[in-house]
Amino acid sequence: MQTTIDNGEALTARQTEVLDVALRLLVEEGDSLTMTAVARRASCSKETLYKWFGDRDGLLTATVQWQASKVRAGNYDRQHLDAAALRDSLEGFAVNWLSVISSATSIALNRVAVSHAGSGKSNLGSIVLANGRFAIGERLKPLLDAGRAAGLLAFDDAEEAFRTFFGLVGRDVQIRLLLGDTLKLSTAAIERDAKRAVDQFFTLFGAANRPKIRSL
Amino acid sequence: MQTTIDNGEALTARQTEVLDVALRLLVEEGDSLTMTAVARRASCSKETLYKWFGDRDGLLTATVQWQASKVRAGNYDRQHLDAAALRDSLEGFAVNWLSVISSATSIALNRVAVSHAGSGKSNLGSIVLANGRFAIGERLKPLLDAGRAAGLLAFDDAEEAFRTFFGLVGRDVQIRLLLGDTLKLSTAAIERDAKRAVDQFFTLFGAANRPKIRSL
DNA sequence: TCCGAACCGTAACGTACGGTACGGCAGAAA
DNA sequence: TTTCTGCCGTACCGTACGTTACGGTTCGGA
Repeated sequence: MQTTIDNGEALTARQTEVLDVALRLLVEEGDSLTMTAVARRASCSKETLYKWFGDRDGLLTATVQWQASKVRAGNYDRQHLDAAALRDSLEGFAVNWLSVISSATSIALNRVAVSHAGSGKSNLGSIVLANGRFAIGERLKPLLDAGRAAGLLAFDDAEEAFRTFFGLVGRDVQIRLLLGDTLKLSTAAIERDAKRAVDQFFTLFGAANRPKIRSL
Repeated sequence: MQTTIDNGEALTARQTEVLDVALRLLVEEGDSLTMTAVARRASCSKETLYKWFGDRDGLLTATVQWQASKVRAGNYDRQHLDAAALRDSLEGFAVNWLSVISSATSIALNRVAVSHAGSGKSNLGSIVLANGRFAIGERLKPLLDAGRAAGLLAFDDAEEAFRTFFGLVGRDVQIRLLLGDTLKLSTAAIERDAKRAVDQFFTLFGAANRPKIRSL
């Protein structure tokens, strides 16, 4: 993308090992993790940490990007798209997204990214945004477009349709978890929520059985 | 010492003046505001700050509660509830909520609450949650119940219906803003979004005999 | 065998900031 | 006037942590 020299693939095994430690520590202690703690836990010296990642922000940035590179899921592009396939794909997206945002890792990373976005001390916020909200948007919109092309969906703007889908799936989950609400989402609950969200989405944007949806 | 500022309004004018300064500083500098900065900007001594609020967390807590006490809006309870009145009320809620979460004050407060929820060093998260997400839920659910009683809405669980409404209104706005996305919401855009969300909500939860909602 | 690079462990430095102490001042009470 | 109270301004203390420095160890290659 920009700025950083090590764009992600210039990482040795030992370095990713260190980043995994940092990730685990970030989940445990949040933004209050110290360089000393990372070094001790990873059995490496602080000097090495600074040599590899520059400074604390560099370490955090590399950690976030490392996690993002692990999460990147495959795109859903089917050749044969009927109503059932579309529904399956949407439910897959919803399940995946709910699983991600309710995971301890995502919560910890989003928290530190939010705080750094406040202090303006790094661009963790935009990194998380690019690999979270916007990444899923870019992956989902082609599916929505294909659904419209197949006569299964009706909307004017894929971006707007996606934002509504995003709201129907996520609702209040992410903000509650980020603010420390103890909200347990079982896999059963996640699948139930995903189905409900997709049902609602089809009610709003399904093409087959509806009169014209009023455009914005 | 005593724990004065807990919940009641035992705040002198001078104290609220200090809290307003802290609030402004919190918006400007985020969680990195220092006691020294607050004291200097408020023209008071640090000793006074510690005497009044105990410690840094006490000051932040009092600041968040002070802001919450200013935002508390009136409940929407009408005697005469028809479709138009229900729609107006829902749109009012939506406009109000979008205005709040897109305000610089709310963003700053949510950011610091999120970071503290991560460090577990205070209960700012639950305070913000109680005065934000849950407060609006408790104010909106009676309206939804009334709408159902009047035969205008159909749902099983008011909580679930509210959460869907919450998602339709907020969508990705809050998380994007918290992560530093530069997302400008004009009042016109807010009103447009509110109308769209309410339209969609009626599509999902309107009672069987759908009223005419395309009139505007 | 020797050399240098990479890295570990730890000590040390500098600083920022939370928290405390203290002197001075203004105003109310007496 | 004196005295007491509450507060301002500022200097000060202790600590935590980012960052640097350095000695010691391992290991690959000449």
